[in-house]
Amino acid sequence: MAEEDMTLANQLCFSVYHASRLFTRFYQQALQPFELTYPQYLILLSLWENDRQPLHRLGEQLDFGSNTLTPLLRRMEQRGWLTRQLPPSDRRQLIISLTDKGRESRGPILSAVQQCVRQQGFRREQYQQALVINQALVTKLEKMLD
Amino acid sequence: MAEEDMTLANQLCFSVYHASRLFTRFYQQALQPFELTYPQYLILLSLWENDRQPLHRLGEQLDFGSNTLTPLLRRMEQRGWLTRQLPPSDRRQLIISLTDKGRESRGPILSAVQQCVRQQGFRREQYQQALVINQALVTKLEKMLD
DNA sequence: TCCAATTCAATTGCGTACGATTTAATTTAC
DNA sequence: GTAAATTAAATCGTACGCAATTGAATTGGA
Repeated sequence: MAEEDMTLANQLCFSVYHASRLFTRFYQQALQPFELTYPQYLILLSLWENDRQPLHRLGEQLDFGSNTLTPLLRRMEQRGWLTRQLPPSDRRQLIISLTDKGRESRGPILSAVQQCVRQQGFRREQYQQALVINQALVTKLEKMLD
Repeated sequence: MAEEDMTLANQLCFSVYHASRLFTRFYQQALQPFELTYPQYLILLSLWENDRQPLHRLGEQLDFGSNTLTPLLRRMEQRGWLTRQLPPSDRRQLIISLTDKGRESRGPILSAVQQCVRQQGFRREQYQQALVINQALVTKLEKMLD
């Protein structure tokens, strides 16, 4: 890219960064009634797929380190979404499990999010295309950083 | 989307969020020699296009509020990238101007960033396609949020 | 002219992100 | 069997993001 083209508007990094922040705000609207933040919602998504994960596996899923997860999970435990337990078998690992509240909220939370997305008329096609492109971007960037 | 498909991997929001964080880390590598963070680099990109902008216009460009910009710009002033001045004509506006260091660093910083991107073999086509898709996503999300 | 509405930047408080380091538990190599 | 290496979570410090509020400066209408 020529130096003249290095404008804010031409930067892929900025459009992705901007889209990400707008997405977070949009989801925050849907999640507000549940007193959940967006990263907290991502934790729940992962736990709804696989309950009882050790902290480091949650970290692999979401690409978070313990420095981000430890306080995040502590807040979620305080609000009753999950529990944190050291299993006697390996007391280095912290097992994260959903509480009843965490499990039972799946339906209502997913409904709220889906309704919010659908209401705004997201085309399936645009969604899928953007998903594929950005997944490829993630793969590429992961390779670039290792 | 059916409820079974509400997996982390299927979420556009997560792939965009993940890509954004990976981009930030990648750029951070290129910017480290200049002691610049990624958001600080975005400020410079905007000022290189238009010097002497009031704070709120920078905010429009980057979609930041004064709560984010005030401390961000203060740090950049402390490190000698820019100056903050209240013009006598309207003492509500804070005019942000590049210092000599800020202006003169444009070449070296852009070179470092471009080399970093090019070195990793980013294809022009993939870049452009992802740019267009994500710009459309930004437009859509902005409409959804207003 | 004068005061109510508006426009701005700054402040406050909270929750991420993340590099770097520390501390504790377990595994391994000898 | 034990010291070294490894694995894992927690801690520390810094820098965003952003909702909500505050406070100062300006504008505009009666």
